[in-house]
Amino acid sequence: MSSKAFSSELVRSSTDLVILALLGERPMYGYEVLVSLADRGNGEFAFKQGTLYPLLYRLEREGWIRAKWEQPPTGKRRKVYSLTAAGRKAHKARIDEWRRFTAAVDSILEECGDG
Amino acid sequence: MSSKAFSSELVRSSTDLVILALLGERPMYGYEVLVSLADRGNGEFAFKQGTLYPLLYRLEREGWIRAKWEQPPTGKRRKVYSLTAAGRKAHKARIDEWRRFTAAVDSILEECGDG
DNA sequence: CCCGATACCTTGCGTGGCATAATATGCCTC
DNA sequence: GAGGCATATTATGCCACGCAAGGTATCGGG
Repeated sequence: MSSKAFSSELVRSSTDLVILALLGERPMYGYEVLVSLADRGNGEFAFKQGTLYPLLYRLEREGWIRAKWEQPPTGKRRKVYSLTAAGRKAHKARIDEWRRFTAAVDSILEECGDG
Repeated sequence: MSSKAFSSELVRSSTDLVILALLGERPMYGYEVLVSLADRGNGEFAFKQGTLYPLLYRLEREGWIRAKWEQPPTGKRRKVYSLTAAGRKAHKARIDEWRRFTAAVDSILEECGDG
């Protein structure tokens, strides 16, 4: 039913943005991010675990998100990530860049008659 | 004057698309592509030579573009690239994917309150 | 008590942007 | 005709990152 998965080049271009957007909405743990993404947009964005976890480490290393272990009353313990102040700044910057970029590509497409 | 260059992740996500669009408009030689891109969209798209040429070889290897040596009445000889039939098909497919992808990202941004 | 869902982590490969640089030729100026 | 600048193509190698694949461990339900 759902269409083919996006090429990894496309995915790669917005992983940061998507994760920052999700965590900007509310803190989440890794697995929650996976499920949450699989639920949105026909699951076209479902990250693989091998994509998500290294990505979270990188964002943490950059100081944009912070992890906190959490032991729910029932179930396994989880590593909950939330945006730092720097992360919120980066988030805004990434959104700006995304808008400028898509606008630029679209404008080229139009100039080439592909609008 | 012009804003900061796009991150290489963003650039990479649409190099094929942009080149196919340009050559879909009209055949061009390598250097012409460089200059042409530098002119559009505030030069936000200006490829480096080290990006463009390997890219052209790859597109040619995939059978999407075809090169033809051309000797202008004055000046150096040039390698002029044009779209093949397969290239035109790939072009359309890339545009479709691009639209689906940006729509998906935008929809996630909106759901997260970044609309 | 086993099995599937939950939850986290690691390794290794392939791709591709880009820095860098080598090379070659035509044009302009003096 | 020599030097310098713009034009134009080609080659090499680094590094980041998606993702396939595999590993560990715990919980709840049948």
